[in-house]
Amino acid sequence: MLNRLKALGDLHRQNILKLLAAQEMGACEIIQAIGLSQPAIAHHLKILKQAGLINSEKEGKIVFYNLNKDGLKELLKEMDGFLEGLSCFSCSLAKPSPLRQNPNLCAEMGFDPEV
Amino acid sequence: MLNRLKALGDLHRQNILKLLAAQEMGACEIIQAIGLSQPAIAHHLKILKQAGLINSEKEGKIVFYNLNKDGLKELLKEMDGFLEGLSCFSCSLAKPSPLRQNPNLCAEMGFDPEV
DNA sequence: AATTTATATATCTAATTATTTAAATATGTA
DNA sequence: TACATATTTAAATAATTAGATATATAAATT
Repeated sequence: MLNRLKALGDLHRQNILKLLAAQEMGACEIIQAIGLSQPAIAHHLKILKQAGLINSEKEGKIVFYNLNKDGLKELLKEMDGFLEGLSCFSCSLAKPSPLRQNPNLCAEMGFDPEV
Repeated sequence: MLNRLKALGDLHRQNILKLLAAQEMGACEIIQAIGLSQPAIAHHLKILKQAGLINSEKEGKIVFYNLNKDGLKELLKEMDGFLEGLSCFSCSLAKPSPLRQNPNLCAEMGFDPEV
């Protein structure tokens, strides 16, 4: 999930995904639309591809890119799972910290911010 | 959404969220559990707080942290909205690129990889 | 008041990540 | 075969981000 989150966590890459949602595009079209250099786009496309968020298909000298809908759906599922997996995520209140009862607990356990 | 994604896109921060899901914790407890320096933890907590993924509450000299469940749910909603918002995300096939018909389109539009 | 404890900020260094320029590969065309 | 086009890879630089050390603030304790 980490790779997918990181792949999504960039504005250029989000914009690329939006472009590809409307239609598949050759790399040169993406370059023109985004306005970054060709190698920069290639880099972002590589990250999106490795994250499984887009697919590519070579036809002749042109490489066409399109959304990997399964990958996107899976990311959403993973996110949902992660958030649900935060036990108690849907239940009432998380337990209070033992520090509430004993405010000196950290010091007693040897926690020393000076060192 | 970008800030929240970036906040989630770090393993230490994911682990902090997992800790806080089980119970609220004072900062010193988090430091002991994660094993990074105190300022490093303070940094990550700040990022999570700014992203709206955790809350903090000061009691005496101790700052207690806990999950911001609303923020987490909202992130999931935003993600879902973004993915749905990729038009055609749920429909059959994205349009083919015009390059399919005219492979020289990029060159004609003035795209020159040399410059 | 002085000291200890818990946390935050400031500053600097190191590590990642993004971007560019330049060169390489691969495909199609004259 | 030579050349132009589309894309990738490599190498270098710039920008962001993570982390550590040192310092500052704030609250409790003595």
